[in-house]
Amino acid sequence: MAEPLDPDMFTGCAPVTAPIRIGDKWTAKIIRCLQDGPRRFSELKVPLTGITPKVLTESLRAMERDGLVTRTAHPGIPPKVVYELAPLGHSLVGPLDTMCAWSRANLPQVLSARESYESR
Amino acid sequence: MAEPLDPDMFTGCAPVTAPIRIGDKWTAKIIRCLQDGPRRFSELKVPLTGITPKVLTESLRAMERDGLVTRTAHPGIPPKVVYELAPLGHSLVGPLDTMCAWSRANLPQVLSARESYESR
DNA sequence: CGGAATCCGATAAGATACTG
DNA sequence: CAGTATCTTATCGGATTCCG
Repeated sequence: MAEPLDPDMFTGCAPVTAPIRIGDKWTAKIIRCLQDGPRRFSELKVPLTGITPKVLTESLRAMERDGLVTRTAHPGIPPKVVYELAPLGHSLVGPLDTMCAWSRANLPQVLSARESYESR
Repeated sequence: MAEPLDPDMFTGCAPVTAPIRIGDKWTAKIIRCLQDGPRRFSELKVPLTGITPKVLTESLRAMERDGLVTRTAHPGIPPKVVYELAPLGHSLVGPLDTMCAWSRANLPQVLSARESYESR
């Protein structure tokens, strides 16, 4: 049988959601939007259906803060702001692909499991 | 330059947080706790420092609902309930390792990026 | 165009106490 | 032991409006 669980098995480990903000609703998608090159604020809003400018701004700020993206503003009228993956953000693309592949492969099973759980 | 983003690039894709509940605070950790074999409720509480029974119960129920874990109750006094990874949950261990490895490798960079962002 | 400011509702999560 | 019940708080995400 298995050893008892180490009480400290997570003490040094990163709480994936809070400190690094990958588990939230938008961060992963934003990274995927940026993986082929820099994008403007308005470009990002298109596939992120339903996101409000406020939430998009908040997400981008947090990612900038964590060194995942860079923000470059070209002054002028109209303003033009470009977001780009920093190297750190780019290194997340691989892991994200892994998760996404799992999701695509197993979502049907999750949904059917949920259904049979519900009917009971 | 990159193509314009496909407005439907996420329409079929699973919102990783909501439907499958991996991005939340505890699910990933619980899976790691169970990857070496079945565990009892009390065992799980040990490394999950700070979790309340309520939250642990909720998390486990959601995971059971989605077919990630199985719950087996052995009646008697004292009661004994064992949680175990279902095959679906076990298939998540690999992807989770990928994410965790990234976290361990890059957390320092994230933290320093945050510091230099703060001092400004 | 690319946000900022403000307000609001839903949900998650924590504290605490109690039970079969 | 393995939860439940109840309450309170914190956070998230959305709507709306306004600005340079």
